[in-house]
Amino acid sequence: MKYWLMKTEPDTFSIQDLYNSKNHTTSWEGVRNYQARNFMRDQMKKGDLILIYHSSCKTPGIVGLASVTRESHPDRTALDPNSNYYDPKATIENPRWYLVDVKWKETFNKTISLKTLKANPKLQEMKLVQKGCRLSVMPVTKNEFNLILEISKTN
DNA sequence: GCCAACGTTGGC
DNA sequence: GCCAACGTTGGC
Repeated sequence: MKYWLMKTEPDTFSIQDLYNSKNHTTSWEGVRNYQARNFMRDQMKKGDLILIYHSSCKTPGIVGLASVTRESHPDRTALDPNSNYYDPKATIENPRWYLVDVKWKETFNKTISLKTLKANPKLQEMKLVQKGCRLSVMPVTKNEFNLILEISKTN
């Protein structure tokens, strides 16, 4: 099993929105970055655990947990001219963009802020805290994942 | 709203 | 294939 972190802007789609989704589940639409897409398309497997991260908001940080419930399939919003995520280069034959389905698992009592993560000596290697990291889907090591779970319980 | 750090595009 | 210009992300 692998561990991941996925970013979302709470103004657009928050962990509460995920909770409110049918079966607490959504297709993770709108990722338009090749590296992030490749993680979803090639590496994310059913049962993998995901840290949900809120970005571009008052307190950026990790807000909860989710899991992969369906592996890679085409992101159909790329085919929809009315969608914000429309990509004229995507076709049914060659969808270009792929996503996974994500199911809510837990919302932490308190956000584990980016500030907290950056201040933790054990998390200095985390991709998330690296300067200039703009990836919206990224792998997390087992150690990092477990440590963050611990922090969430003592928060 | 600013701006650094990327990623992508497209002319050559 | 290079690289300048442009667009986007996301913390602050």
